[in-house]
Amino acid sequence: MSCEPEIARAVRERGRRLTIQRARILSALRHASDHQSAEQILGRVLDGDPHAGISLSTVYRTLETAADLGLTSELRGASGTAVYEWAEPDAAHHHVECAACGRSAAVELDSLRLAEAEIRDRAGFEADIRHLAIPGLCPDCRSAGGEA
Amino acid sequence: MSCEPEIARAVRERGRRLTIQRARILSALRHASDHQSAEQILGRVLDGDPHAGISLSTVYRTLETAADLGLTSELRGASGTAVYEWAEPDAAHHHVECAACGRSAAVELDSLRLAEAEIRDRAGFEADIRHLAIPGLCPDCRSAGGEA
DNA sequence: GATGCTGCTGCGAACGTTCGCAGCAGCGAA
DNA sequence: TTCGCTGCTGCGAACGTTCGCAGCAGCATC
Repeated sequence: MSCEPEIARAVRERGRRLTIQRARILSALRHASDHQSAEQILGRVLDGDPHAGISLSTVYRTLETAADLGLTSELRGASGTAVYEWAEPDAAHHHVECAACGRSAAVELDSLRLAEAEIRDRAGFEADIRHLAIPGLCPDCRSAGGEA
Repeated sequence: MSCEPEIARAVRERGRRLTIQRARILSALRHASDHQSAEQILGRVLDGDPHAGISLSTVYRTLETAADLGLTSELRGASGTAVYEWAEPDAAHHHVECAACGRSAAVELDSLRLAEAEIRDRAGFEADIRHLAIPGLCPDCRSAGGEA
């Protein structure tokens, strides 16, 4: 389980080097069930091997590289702290984040395909709306707020 | 021009206090033609009065308060640096930001109304898509990238 | 006007993230 | 297997932003 051939292949295929640090960081994120912050990911790696000697900079750089390769995706919500997740290519991939309690949910939004077309027509930009953190209110906070 | 009655009214109407700092910061943003970062806004205020003695913390706090009041809006693009603009209630208010050169454009996106409904149906969240910074490629960078 | 409550401010420290640098190590070539 | 190129890493500093605190000042009341 230390090598993760899929990860190795994906990294090397595009001319990037597979270092132990990358392998560990990506493997940790891959086996996480949820979004993880950079610090949480580092924690998981060091949990597995306290002597790994991996720095937070490397976690950030690895996650950026992996996002380039399409292996992971980054989400910056209202909290300010970025969180990362393993990119399942076929999963629903927009996120609504509750402004009150911070909880988030993944949704698939077909209407954003229309938005991409609208943007191309009106501004000429080629938009990339694969991952988006949308602020809102979750059902619980909505009813709590409505009653108050 | 030092008082800006509209600003004064908007601030006081909601039980907030009108301080010289707030008046100056909001007035500076209001008369700016473009998005401004917190530092740029502070610069404008200090340009007008180098002895104003306003701190960056106050700029950030004022902009947060003003966003609550609906006077301004905050945009966090890919650059990581937040920019602020005076909120014209009837203006187009989504932003596409070029991932390559950083340029941005405002677009009105009707399809995002649909997205709000979709989110309500599928996740139960009450989304707030009034301002959104969408990553993409501007026409120039798109053709430059296409040729390369 | 003077007074009091409390919301706002400036300061400085802390947060999460990015950057620059010198040295290390992955990977292809010999 | 060894060698060399250069991409990657750890470190520490710096960035933009937020927070905690003690004191100041806006506004309502008298």
